[in-house]
Amino acid sequence: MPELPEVETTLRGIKPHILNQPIKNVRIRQANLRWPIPLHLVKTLKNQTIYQITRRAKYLLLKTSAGTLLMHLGMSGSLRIVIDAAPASKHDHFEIEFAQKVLRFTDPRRFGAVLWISDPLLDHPLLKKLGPEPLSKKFSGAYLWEQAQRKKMAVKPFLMDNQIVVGVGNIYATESLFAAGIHPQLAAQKISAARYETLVLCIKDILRKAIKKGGTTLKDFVGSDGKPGYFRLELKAYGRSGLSCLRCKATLKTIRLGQRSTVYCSGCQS
DNA sequence: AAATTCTCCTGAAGGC
DNA sequence: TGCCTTCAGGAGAATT
Repeated sequence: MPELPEVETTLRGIKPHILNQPIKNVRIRQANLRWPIPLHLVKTLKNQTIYQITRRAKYLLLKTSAGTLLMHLGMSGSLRIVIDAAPASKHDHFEIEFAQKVLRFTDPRRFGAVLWISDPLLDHPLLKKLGPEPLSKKFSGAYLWEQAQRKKMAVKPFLMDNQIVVGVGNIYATESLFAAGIHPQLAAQKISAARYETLVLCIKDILRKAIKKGGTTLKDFVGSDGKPGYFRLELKAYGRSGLSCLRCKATLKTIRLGQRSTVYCSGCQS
C-alpha cells in the first residue's frame, strides 16, 4: 500500500534513471484514473527534461522547465523502470519513454493520479493545505498535541488527516499507535503532551525503518526495480487481527474507525 | 468548524 | 463450477 515509505522508495528508485534524461515519448493507455490524465501531456512533455524529482506527502513531483508532473500512486499504484521494453499489460496506464529506459505507471485499482501543474506549486489545491512532513523537525510532540486540542475525533483518523500530518496512512497509523501503546479510539484531545511525544518518536522510527526495508508490500506495491518492500515482515499489529500480541500475548482485535479497519491490542494499548 | 459519509476501482475471498 | 456479495483502501468531495 503506497504510504510515505513506499513513495519515498519509489522516488529513490526512479531518480537516478530518469533525471536529466530527455523525454522521447509519452504514452497514455488509460486516461481514467482518479482524475483524467491530461491528454496534452503527450505533446507537452516531449523533448522536455526532468531536472528535479521531489516528494511532498505522497505526491511525486517531477519538474521540467515547462511545468511539473504530479503523480500519486493511489492504493495499488507503482512506478517501474523498464529497460527491455517488455510489452505493456492490462494495468499499465501511462509511460514516459527515455532513450534507454521507460518509466511505467501501473495501477490496477486506478485510484492513482497523473496531473500537470504549470502554476507555482504551492498554489495547487492538492498541495496547499497539506500539514508538515512526518520526518521533518516541524512534526514534534508539541505540534501534534497542540493540533489535538479541541479535537474530539479518535486519534487514529486524526493521525491520518493530511492537514495534521502527511504520509501516515492506515498501516503506519496502526503500527505507530501499537508501538506507542495508545488505544486508537481515544479522543485526540484527551491524550497528554507526554504521550504525543512518544507517539511522534514512534511514527518517525517506524517510517524510517520502513523506508530502509523498501516499504510494505501487501499485494501490488513494487519498487522501481519491480521488487517488493520487506517491511511487511516487521508489522506487529496491521494484518495480525486474531493473532496474539507480540508484546503481551492478548488477542489482537479489529474495529472500524473512519471507515478504516483498525487493529489494536486491548492488553497493551490504552 | 469539525466530523462523518460517499465515491472512484479491481481483484480476492467467502457464501451458497 | 460459478455467480453474487463483501471487503480492502487514499483522500477529495459532499453532507451532516
